[in-house]
Amino acid sequence: MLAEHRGFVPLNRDGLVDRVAKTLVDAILAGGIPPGERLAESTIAKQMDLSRAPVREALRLLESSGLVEYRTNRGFFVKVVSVASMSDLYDLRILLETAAIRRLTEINADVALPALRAQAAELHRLAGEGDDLMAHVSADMLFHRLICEHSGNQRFLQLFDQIANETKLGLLVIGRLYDDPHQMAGTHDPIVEAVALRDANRAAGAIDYHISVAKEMVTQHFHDQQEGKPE
Amino acid sequence: MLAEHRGFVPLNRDGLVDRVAKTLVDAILAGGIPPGERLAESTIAKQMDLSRAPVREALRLLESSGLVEYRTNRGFFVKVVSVASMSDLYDLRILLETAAIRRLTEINADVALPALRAQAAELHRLAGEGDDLMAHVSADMLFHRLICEHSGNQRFLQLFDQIANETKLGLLVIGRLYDDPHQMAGTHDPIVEAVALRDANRAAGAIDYHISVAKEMVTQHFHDQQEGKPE
DNA sequence: GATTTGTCGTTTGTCGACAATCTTCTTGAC
DNA sequence: GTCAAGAAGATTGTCGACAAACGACAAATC
Repeated sequence: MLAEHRGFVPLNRDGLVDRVAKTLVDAILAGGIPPGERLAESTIAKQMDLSRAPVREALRLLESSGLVEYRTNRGFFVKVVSVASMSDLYDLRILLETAAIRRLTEINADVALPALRAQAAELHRLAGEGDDLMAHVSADMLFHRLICEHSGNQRFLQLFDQIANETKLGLLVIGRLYDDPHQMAGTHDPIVEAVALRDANRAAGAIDYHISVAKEMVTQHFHDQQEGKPE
Repeated sequence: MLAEHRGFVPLNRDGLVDRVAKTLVDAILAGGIPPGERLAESTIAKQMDLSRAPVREALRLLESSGLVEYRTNRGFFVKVVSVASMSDLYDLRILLETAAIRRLTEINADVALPALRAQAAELHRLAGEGDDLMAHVSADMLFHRLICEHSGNQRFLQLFDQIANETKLGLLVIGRLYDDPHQMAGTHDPIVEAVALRDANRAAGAIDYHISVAKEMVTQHFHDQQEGKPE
């Protein structure tokens, strides 16, 4: 077998479309492309020095992850995030993640607990490290993803990944709102503790509270923003 | 190959992609294209008398609705449904629809109730009418969709629509299992009653039971099928 | 005889061009 | 000055062609 020739990781050859998609996602999440802005295929294609076909497919991908909106014969636009859409998103996350951590606690705590502990520790480590917001957000995302991953229901994880980018948008906002990164990191600990106690109800309550607080901050932020600049 | 599955009729020129997608969905749901089968772009394009571009986009759409799987440089394949994936799907549905009907009962019962009543009546009407399986399934789907639609959370509806086609696949199986269509229609009544009483817990319990029964039948069916013909 | 290597046909990946459609700007009437 | 109709420009929709990658089978090697 070729696998015996130690350490040859399959070359990441699945390519262009994914790369284009990633570039666009990064740009949107970084705020480089304002909400509502048109994403003209030919413009992007020209900038990236390729044809419209792969760009178009990348945009279709972004559409299914909710960052971009498509209108027939009119093209793609960066989706405008409203207070309502963020509120709905966080309600869905509460629904999903409380159910996920319930199942995790009941049927998979032994395997999941070390992973959760490690990731919680990583969050604290990052908090002490510095203030690379994107790193914090990615670590937080990974924590929540772990919960869905170990829920025993593949579709929970699939759904989480589907809303991951929009979630990230919320987290970026929250990150900016937290003065103390340690405080943010600390909010995960009660969840881990509840899982350690094999107390599903408590775990569900803890993550419900955790996400609800986040929801409050995010909706508040977008509410102010919408009020602030209605020109 | 595909030509044997179904004679595709040439299409009109408006909303081409959606039309192609719908044609393919119908073919897959009707069982005309077996799971695991390759969906070659050029073959489909030739049969529908158009170029590969719209076919490709249609397939990408189907991918996000879970009926089709894409592998880079290898193309699209009809997804094979396993017992596990169906079980996971129904667990997600239970989670989604119990939450949806809770919200509906609490904040939107007045508006939703007449719609639910009408759709339940329609189910009974169809049961008396004849045995057009597809019509029954569509009507049942619409009932469940109404619940998400009136939940007050747009994302609930969006998620429902996303898993609608796979759900339909399950319902088609169940439809064949129910001897008496009236029995199937009747299982919706307790849900409507609970909403009428404004009893959210009871409504949630009723739909939980309703979907759980369905889950049992579907997983049983796919289980037997997998055992029955393992070549 | 089994494993590797080379070749070929098929299918996907990307491209540039043209047609259909939407948007904007101009023009003209009131 | 306002509004409508239409022309001009820009953008998406679809197409056919070619390049790259894959899978299967034949040929070569040990």
